[in-house]
Amino acid sequence: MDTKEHILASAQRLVQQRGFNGFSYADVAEEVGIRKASLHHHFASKADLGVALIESYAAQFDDALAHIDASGSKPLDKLKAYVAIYRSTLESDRICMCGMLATEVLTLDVGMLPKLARFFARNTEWLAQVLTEGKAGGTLFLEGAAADHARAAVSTLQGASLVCRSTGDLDAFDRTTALLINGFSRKG
Amino acid sequence: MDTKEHILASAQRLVQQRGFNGFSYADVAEEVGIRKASLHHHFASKADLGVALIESYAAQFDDALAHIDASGSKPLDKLKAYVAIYRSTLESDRICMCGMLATEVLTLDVGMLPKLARFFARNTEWLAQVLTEGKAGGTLFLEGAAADHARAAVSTLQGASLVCRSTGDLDAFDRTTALLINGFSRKG
DNA sequence: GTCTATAACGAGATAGAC
DNA sequence: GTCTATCTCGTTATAGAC
Repeated sequence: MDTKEHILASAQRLVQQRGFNGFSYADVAEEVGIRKASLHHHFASKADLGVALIESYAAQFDDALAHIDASGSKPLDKLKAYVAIYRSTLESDRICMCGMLATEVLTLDVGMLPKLARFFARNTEWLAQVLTEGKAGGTLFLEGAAADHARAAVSTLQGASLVCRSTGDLDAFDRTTALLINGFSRKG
Repeated sequence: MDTKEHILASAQRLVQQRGFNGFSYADVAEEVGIRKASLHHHFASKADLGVALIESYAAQFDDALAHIDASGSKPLDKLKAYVAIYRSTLESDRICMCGMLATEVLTLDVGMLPKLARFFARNTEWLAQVLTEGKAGGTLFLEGAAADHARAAVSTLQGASLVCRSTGDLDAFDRTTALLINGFSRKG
């Protein structure tokens, strides 16, 4: 991992744990083991770093989704795998970086906003496809538009992460996601 | 409204829009029309202000829930009224203050944390009671524990607020909450 | 590409007069 | 209860040597 990747990884973790307004170049510099000034060589401004972070994070998410697709799993198992992404994030004391940024949207550089919106659109589209596939195959059950159910599922996962964080109750997250999965597993 | 209440109202709005790490005493002072130093007379530290903000916000929420209870509405209408609280918050370009704080939890003074967790517990308990009432009366339908459904509903509302914020799509929020309400309205 | 040094500004907080 | 003045520290960012 070269320095630029090291910076991105460190900053990403800090955003996921503390928010974009909750970390500084000093935090990153200490973790990476270089001086603050050197960070500016890689990312001239914090806004530039922010844009790069979203791009990098979205690419990681796309990879994860592509990996789920490549597994050839049944739609229900794809859904479970998607939920597992959020759960493992919570386990490492983080939340979705874009969920965090979404709350801070009014304080962010405008250059970050289109990429942020794109992240949620991409997630919803992928999940809608899984749900549509499951409905067509008769293994998942939903009334109404798959896109709406997909958006609602993303919302539930983001919100459950947030609530779980304040209560420190990972078991509550599991019970919420169990209901989510269950809702698609039986005729309703 | 005396000065202390004015400060709380201004700070609350700033937290809901920008986060606890996204506003400063200078922002509040300008809005209230006093100097930064004067703020410290009312709230010695920002952490003290934070604690007072959660207490005040929780009290407002309790009032709103009590008002819904006093309306004598049917459980389904109580659920809709609860959803409407979140919607009107979004309309004024804010999100739930405690949802915002929940994401920033790792940066907050520890004195704020118990009150924050209590807010979510209180919301979940109230909603669980509404769902239980509706189930008993045969007007709402749910499988499994009402507490789990209540927690999931709170998560969905928090998450939908967050997602709506980044996409600026209030209609998407409405479609998500429609699914939520619909899920309790029909046998499943 | 990294460093030292420093600029320029804003943050939370305090002292003491009125 | 509010003010002016100030402190101390942390923030992003830049200049220029190595």
